[in-house]
Amino acid sequence: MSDLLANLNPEQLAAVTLPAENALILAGAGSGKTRVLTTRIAWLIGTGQASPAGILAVTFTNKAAKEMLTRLSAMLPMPVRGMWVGTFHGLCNRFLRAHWKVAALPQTFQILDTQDQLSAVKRLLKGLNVDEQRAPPKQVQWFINGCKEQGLRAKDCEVRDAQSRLMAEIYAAYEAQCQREGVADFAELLLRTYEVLRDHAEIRQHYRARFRHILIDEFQDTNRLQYQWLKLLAGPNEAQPSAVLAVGDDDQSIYAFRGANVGNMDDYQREFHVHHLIKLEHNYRSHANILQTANALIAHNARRLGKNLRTEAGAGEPVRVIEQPTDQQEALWLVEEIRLLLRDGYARDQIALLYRSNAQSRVIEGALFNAAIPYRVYGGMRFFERAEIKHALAYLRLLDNPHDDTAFLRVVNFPPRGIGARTLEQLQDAARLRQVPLADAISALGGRGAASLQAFVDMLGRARVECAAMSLPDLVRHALDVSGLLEHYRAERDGQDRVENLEELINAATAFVTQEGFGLDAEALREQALSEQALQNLQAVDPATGETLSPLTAFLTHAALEAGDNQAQAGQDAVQMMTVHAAKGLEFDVVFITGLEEGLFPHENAMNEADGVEEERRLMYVAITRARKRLYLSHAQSRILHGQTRYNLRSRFFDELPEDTLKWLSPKAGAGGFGGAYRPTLRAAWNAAPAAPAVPFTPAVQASAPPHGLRVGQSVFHTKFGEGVILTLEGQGTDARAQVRFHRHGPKWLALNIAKLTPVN
DNA sequence: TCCTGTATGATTTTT
DNA sequence: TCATACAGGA
Repeated sequence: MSDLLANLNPEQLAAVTLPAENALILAGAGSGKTRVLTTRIAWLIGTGQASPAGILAVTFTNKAAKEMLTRLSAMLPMPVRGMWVGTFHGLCNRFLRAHWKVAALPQTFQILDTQDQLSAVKRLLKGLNVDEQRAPPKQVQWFINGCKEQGLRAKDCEVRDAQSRLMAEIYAAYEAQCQREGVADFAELLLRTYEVLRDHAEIRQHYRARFRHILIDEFQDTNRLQYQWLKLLAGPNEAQPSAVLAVGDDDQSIYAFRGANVGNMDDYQREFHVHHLIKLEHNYRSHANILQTANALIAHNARRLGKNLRTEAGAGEPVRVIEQPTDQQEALWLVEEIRLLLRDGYARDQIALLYRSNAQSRVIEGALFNAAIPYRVYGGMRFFERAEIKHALAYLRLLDNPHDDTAFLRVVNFPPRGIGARTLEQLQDAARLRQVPLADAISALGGRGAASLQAFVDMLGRARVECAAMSLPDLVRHALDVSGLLEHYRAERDGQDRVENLEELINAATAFVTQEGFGLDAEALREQALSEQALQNLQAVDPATGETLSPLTAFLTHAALEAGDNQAQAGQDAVQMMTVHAAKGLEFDVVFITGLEEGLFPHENAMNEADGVEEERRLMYVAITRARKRLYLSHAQSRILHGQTRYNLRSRFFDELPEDTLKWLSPKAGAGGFGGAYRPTLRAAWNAAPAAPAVPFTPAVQASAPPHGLRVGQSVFHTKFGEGVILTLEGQGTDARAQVRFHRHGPKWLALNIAKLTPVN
């Protein structure tokens, strides 16, 4: 036990050994948060204060959950596999598989991922005869998920006008459709679990009595529903509440756009009567200059819980800042700088190129490619999201559940078997009329179409029988054969990759069976299932009957819940490229933050949102704190975006950084963000200044001047709108436009060949 | 059924 | 600019 606690700093030690009461740990970037979380669990178990079964630990990503389990298994003498450590969705899935009856779901319910959900919505809208103009599918999906994340069912939706009434009606129809088909989307997993806990006191009591300790990671990212769920489970106002340990960092809250509610941290402190607030401010990652830069930036945010990172590492190198004329030249400069770093002995995978939006990666990729520097871009297609894999999974889903209409429609004519759109429309009409699954509506149809459809369903039926006794990998292979999928891709000219991916799917099935312990014989499974222990060991065992989930259902669940790696090229020794969001939680020796321009970072869309700029600033804070030894910040005067050249002002964030930690590799230009007044003299001075060759590769600092003689940041006068400041200039010749923020009328776009703008001094 | 042209829209993303 | 989605013709 003393081993466990050795090498913890005083704050970490305090957090680990807190009494069994609600606590909030404000864990700064690089402060050893995961270590605290896992050590706390090990300490609770090691001191006999809790049993492994009595602990619930929740994370957001599978990666974090796995990491926690790995560390725990190194710390604890007992197996950790069965512990309730997982993602919100994973744990809710486990819960629903065990309580499927009260949850009113089939035990083999399938999980719809985002794509599946969208196609389900599209199908629904067609069926309801709702014009896609009036209710764009994406918007409907967004609305439904938004409601669910607030804990709202269709009947709870506020109806204000025709549009909101329509949305609520669609939502209601969607609920019915999912229920009929036996499928649940991601948000449904949480909402359904929440409702079961809310409406069934005996179940709630059971889990409350069981989970005396609840630990939550990344608390700042929780949404309303997740918070409500926690409240039900922990019962802060009950006689014997569970002890909750929430770990989070309000400064790293960057997911408000998908429903995360930082306010949960305040609510939590109040509603859970939190006495213990511990700040982990000791950073073990970055040099002092980098931390100071981060601290200074984030200090510009209001309404923080308050926290300042410190380190015992030395000041280290200054933060390097550079301005380049164009995005192209920014990329070339990156390449040169990376060459030098590599020559100095930095490992390729210790160099990260961060950007605000994915579109920015193209130029950089091009430059790296030309320079023959290996790179890896994060955030592409994930394994289980590939079209061929989704097709294969659809066949597997139909074997498991013939009523899964989403899967049915996906593959009924893929590979092509002569079932046209016309036939499918008739089938859907017939099914809708009778309120039955598509497969059951075929008999109502006549003609050639019906025969082809029947052949398809018969094929599935035969396969279902043949597969009954097969092992999971055999079953997958068999499905790929009978469906004709494999053959189809083999015949295709460019199908080689897809064939390989399908082979990989069989491998994944093999690995799944081995890892998950589904290879155990049925009798052993059944015996285990009867004990409470089994409920933990197997993801899905009915506690009443001991009935276990089939390996196929478990595999499909696994595929939906863990979509696999989203790293395109798995080449290890490569420069790492990713969005700032994707970089959260990672760290690198060298970090480049690129494209630091007004409109890009902070992003223009964020400026119109409430607290948008603050979230952008937190994003920048996250980016800065990824760096261990060396940090570069770069921006370009002009950039091609959506095919048009835009002249962007340097990001306002530069003006919020301390001068003494920065080193300008190019002469610092005057004028900063929009907050302060524009200072034309400084800018003029910079334009005249000679380029200082701070690094071997320094392109000329002169941007190609926009032809109309106007500059971003310039004050102008318009006869109708009065005075304003130019925010953006783009386009050329007659297409040239300017975005101007007028003092009295706000920002407006103006065509420069029409609008008369007079420079003001 | 497949192919080709055009329209459209383009932060950030995990489950 | 550029990718993707969908409509319409062969």
